[in-house]
Amino acid sequence: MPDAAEGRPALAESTGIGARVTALRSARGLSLSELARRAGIGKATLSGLEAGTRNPTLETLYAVTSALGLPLTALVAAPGPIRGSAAEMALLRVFDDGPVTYELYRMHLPAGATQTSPAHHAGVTEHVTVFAGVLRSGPLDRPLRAGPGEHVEWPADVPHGYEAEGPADVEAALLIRYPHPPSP
Amino acid sequence: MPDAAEGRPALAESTGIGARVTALRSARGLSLSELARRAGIGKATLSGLEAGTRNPTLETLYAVTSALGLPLTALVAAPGPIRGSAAEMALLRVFDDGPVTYELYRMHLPAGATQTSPAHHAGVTEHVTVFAGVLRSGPLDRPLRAGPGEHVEWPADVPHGYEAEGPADVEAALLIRYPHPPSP
DNA sequence: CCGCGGCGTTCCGTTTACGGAACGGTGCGA
DNA sequence: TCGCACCGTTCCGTAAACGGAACGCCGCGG
Repeated sequence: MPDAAEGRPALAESTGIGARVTALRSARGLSLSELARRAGIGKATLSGLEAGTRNPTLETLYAVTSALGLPLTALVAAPGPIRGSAAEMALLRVFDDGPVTYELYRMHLPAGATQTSPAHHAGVTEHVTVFAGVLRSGPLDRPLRAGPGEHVEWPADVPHGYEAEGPADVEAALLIRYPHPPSP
Repeated sequence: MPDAAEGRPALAESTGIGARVTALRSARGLSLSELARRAGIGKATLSGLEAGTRNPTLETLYAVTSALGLPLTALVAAPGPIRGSAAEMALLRVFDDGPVTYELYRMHLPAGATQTSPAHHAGVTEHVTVFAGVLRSGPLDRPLRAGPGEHVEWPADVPHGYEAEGPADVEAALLIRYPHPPSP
């Protein structure tokens, strides 16, 4: 195995989690030693975490956020926009409702832009509510159209696409529904 | 308010992250082996992660979410409400804007309820915008009053409190501003 | 019938994140 | 000036998370 084990990339650094811990800690006027004490972890652990030279475990992250009085979400970066070639989608929430998983996105599509997406797994459906602009979307061979306030849906187990018709950008909410495969 | 040094031993299993990974994976029709392959991690690692018998590192979690095409936030539970003795506050977002950290909460205070909070560090201020009800809040010895649509703020480096005046519950947005101490 | 490929789990040696104890640096009161 | 308390970093032995290679199981095709 190629041992580039010199200056380790340090994932915690690239995600900004280390810097965020430092910010949240100093915002409360806590020293590193004091936070480590309250969190019940070693100073070495917290030092390495903030510096980004370690790869912390979930347990460590929980200990830190608990000591700060915050949920774990406070440490992970806000859901960044996912840039397609044309569309910009930001994941708002994930719901795990028993046998079905939903993912709710906010979609922004510049006027005239077209975005295609490969087929998902069988049974997956997409549901769009348009807030602004006119959206043409659905299976590539049989697209649907929706204006402001309207709602469309289609099976997403075939290649599909999104297109902003007309002169205005499209703002919409996209809900992807993933039914779980039969349990047996 | 986020203060108590109450460190709760939160284990990897109680967070439901394992179950969430299983849900998101099966939602996409992926086998455990397949996801492990795409994520570039061992099957043993993913198996233990989903079963909750391991304490995954940040790197592992990141590899899994990336392979699922999701941000890391998709794995951590939605910010849960923080129950004070009376108030219920849910952290909506954390902003790290250079030398200042902001925490944005949604606050719900039942009619007649009173909630106090110990002093924060010097320089910290709280800003409240009331949506419904009448809120009496601020330093305990010199409280302020705000009705629907109004906004109040006060230095939070002294003990302060919140009280829902009148017959209606209070719904409000609370922004806590933590200026970072001057760099050494 | 047997073989083959894929599944999820378990075993095991290696890697590494962990906390405690050191370290040097700094501010402050005696 | 000296202690002394605390800071954040580094060292180091131990615990455990890691990936690879087994394992047993099942469905399917020859």
